[in-house]
Amino acid sequence: MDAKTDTVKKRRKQIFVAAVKVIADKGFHNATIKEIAYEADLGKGTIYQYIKKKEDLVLLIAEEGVSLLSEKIEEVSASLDSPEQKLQRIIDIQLSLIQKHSMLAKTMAVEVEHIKTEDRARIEKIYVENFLKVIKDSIEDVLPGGCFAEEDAMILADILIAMCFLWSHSDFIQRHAGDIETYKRILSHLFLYGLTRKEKENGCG
Amino acid sequence: MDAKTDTVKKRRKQIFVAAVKVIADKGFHNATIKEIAYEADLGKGTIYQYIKKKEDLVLLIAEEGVSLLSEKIEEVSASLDSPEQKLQRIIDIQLSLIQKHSMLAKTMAVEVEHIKTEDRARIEKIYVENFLKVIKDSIEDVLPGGCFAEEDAMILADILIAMCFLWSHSDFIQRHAGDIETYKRILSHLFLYGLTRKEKENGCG
Amino acid sequence: MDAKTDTVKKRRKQIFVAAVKVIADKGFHNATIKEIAYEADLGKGTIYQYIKKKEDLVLLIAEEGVSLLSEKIEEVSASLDSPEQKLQRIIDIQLSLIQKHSMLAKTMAVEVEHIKTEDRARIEKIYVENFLKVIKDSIEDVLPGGCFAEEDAMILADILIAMCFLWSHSDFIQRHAGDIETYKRILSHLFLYGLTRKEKENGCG
Amino acid sequence: MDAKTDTVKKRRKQIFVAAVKVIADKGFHNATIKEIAYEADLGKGTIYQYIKKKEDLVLLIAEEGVSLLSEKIEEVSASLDSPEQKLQRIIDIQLSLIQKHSMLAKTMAVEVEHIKTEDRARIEKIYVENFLKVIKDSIEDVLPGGCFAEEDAMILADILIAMCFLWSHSDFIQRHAGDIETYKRILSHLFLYGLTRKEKENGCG
DNA sequence: TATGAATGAGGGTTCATTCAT
DNA sequence: GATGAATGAACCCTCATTCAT
Repeated sequence: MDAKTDTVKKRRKQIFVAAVKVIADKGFHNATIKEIAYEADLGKGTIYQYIKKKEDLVLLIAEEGVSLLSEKIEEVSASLDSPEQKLQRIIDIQLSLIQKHSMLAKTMAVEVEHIKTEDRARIEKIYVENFLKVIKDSIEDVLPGGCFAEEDAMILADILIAMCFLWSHSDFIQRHAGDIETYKRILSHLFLYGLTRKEKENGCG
Repeated sequence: MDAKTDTVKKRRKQIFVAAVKVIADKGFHNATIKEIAYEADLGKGTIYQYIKKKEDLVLLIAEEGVSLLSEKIEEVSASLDSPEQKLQRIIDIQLSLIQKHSMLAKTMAVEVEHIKTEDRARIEKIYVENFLKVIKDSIEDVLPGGCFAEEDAMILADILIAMCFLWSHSDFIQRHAGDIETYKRILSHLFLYGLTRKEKENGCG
Repeated sequence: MDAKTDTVKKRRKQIFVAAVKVIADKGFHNATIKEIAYEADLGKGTIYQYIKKKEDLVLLIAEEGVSLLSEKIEEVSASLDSPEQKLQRIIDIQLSLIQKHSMLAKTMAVEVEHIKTEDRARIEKIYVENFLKVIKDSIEDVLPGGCFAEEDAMILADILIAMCFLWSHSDFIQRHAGDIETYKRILSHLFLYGLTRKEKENGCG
Repeated sequence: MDAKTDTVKKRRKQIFVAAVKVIADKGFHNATIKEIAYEADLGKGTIYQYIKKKEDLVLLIAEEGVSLLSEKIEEVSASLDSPEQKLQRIIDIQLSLIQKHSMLAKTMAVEVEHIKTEDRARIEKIYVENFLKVIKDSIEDVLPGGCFAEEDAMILADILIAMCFLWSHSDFIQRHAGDIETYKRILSHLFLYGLTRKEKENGCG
């Protein structure tokens, strides 16, 4: 609230932005504190006033990333759209955010795996409550009458999120799809109708 | 063919197995040659008679992994099953292999991203020709009359493969699904019918 | 100029002195960074803040050595002494400097050969312009009317310098001569009068 | 004498030749046993049946080198030439041998310095008795009536030898002199008449 | 005798982290 | 609070040497 806290916030932001940039480019292990400090326009020592260990950067990034991604999702879930429209919009928004913060997304997708179990708990809590659960709920709304049981919704949410993040770190996907709009379209169709929906038939095989 | 080549093959296998184990556990960068050597029951120096640089381990792993995964896939594509059955079997086989070689799969899923551009070409070639293309073809067979164009098949194959690998390195998925059979079922349904297929309706929205 | 530069200079000097000492003792390849660091009373890592590669130590030494040796030589060449007196003084001064900085001289004499071609150019330039050329000029002044052509002066300068350095790294010479004054006398006579100058021809100066 | 000894001799020669070649090219420390073995067309292990440690190669080389250089020198000293002619021929022969066995000479000139004190004794004995002393004697014969005392002969012999070897490892000398004949001429003149001998005093021989 | 696979000591180098200024 | 010089643990990799065949 006071001036000191503002500085702290500012510095954390500086470090966060720099870390995302450098880590996205080189990967966590090849990114050096020196370079992150340089990128943040700060001294190496200053970094260590805001984190305790290099690893903490991943936490910082994950936290920030999750909150960034959660941000708009809740709006969608609160809207009055049909379940299918909601799902579509979730895919849209998520991919747009991933596109916009591509380096952050890439860093998260790749490095979050390496967070130590102790530290994961906090991140996971935020992730599940503010993000995964919202998407799960939207998926749940769309399932009735389809081939999936209600308890499949969570896994389907996991899969949906994984597919979205895939865009950020797979060169292959990007090369094969060409642009993100194509990828959006494919994800939506795949999720809503599967590969085999045909005009004249239906049913779950 | 002769005895010498046999030793070479044996050693490479030893190193491969040890590397997969250690790298799956700690990640490439935290895995040390010392530990891999210990795991392989070899001296540190011996490792370097079979690879030139630590990085080569990823190549070794990727190559072996791709060939392992390709192994049974072609059988499927050559079978006389219906397209839908083929796709289902591909998912089955892939996930079973990934389950069986879970550490290899995890290593590949995570570390292949870091292979240097120069070395990627070779791996990619094998991957695309022996694996991706086969799956793409199977997907193509299932698309006609559905919502997807033929040229979407490649991306869909990418996505399918990524979702199979997801099983090996996502704790989340494993926890949420409980067992791999559940995951198999969900993946098959999702790809074949999407979330919304209902008894009485159809069409691509 | 400012405090920072002073530290850098101080550290480089520390490292230079330690490197000369250790390398003179063990030779470049048997000298370890660890020992040089210890001798310099610095941490191993600190060394690498002032050099990029171990090899750079030779450059550091060569540069410093050449400038040290050049120091007094130009004074001589500017003096009003007779050509013969100049040459004598050059030998005097050079041998005295080599004696004084015997470890530096030994290191230079032995290790300069191993400098990579790329880096040699810079050293050679300084060496030739500030040192070799001055001695060559002095030799040139003494040649007219003698057996040598003017264009031999450069080679003779090379030889003279090499013979001075010989003192620093040849145990044999040191044992056979006993003291440096004897060596000075012999070198001077040899260069000025050769082995066969007899009383009746000209006297021995 | 018997077949076994012949093999031993042959192998030692093979190793010697290969070692000289590789070491002259890369220096002792950068030369590897592997490469020397390859160059000798032998297995790495075989090398170790003829030497105990890598360092022994320098001994082998030094021994061989000294005996090679001594070879023709004694003939000269036994001849009936005038002292001046003898000295001239010594320079001629030495430089010719150094030219012919340039790699050996270079290796000796550079690496002999690093031989451990314990091992030096044997080499030095051969060197002094078969080589240095012969040259010293020839020099002694030429001194009477000149500026040098008899006891300077040894140092002068050291210097003469050093000057000859200079040719083999100084790029500078080779570049400045152009060819070895020039260098021969300069050495002879320098040694016999010094830099200042003038026409009117005695002529240049 | 000849071999080269196996080995591990040891060296150069990097970089996270500390701490005096 | 901000800094970056100093540090040394730790890693990759080389290579002399051994030894079973």
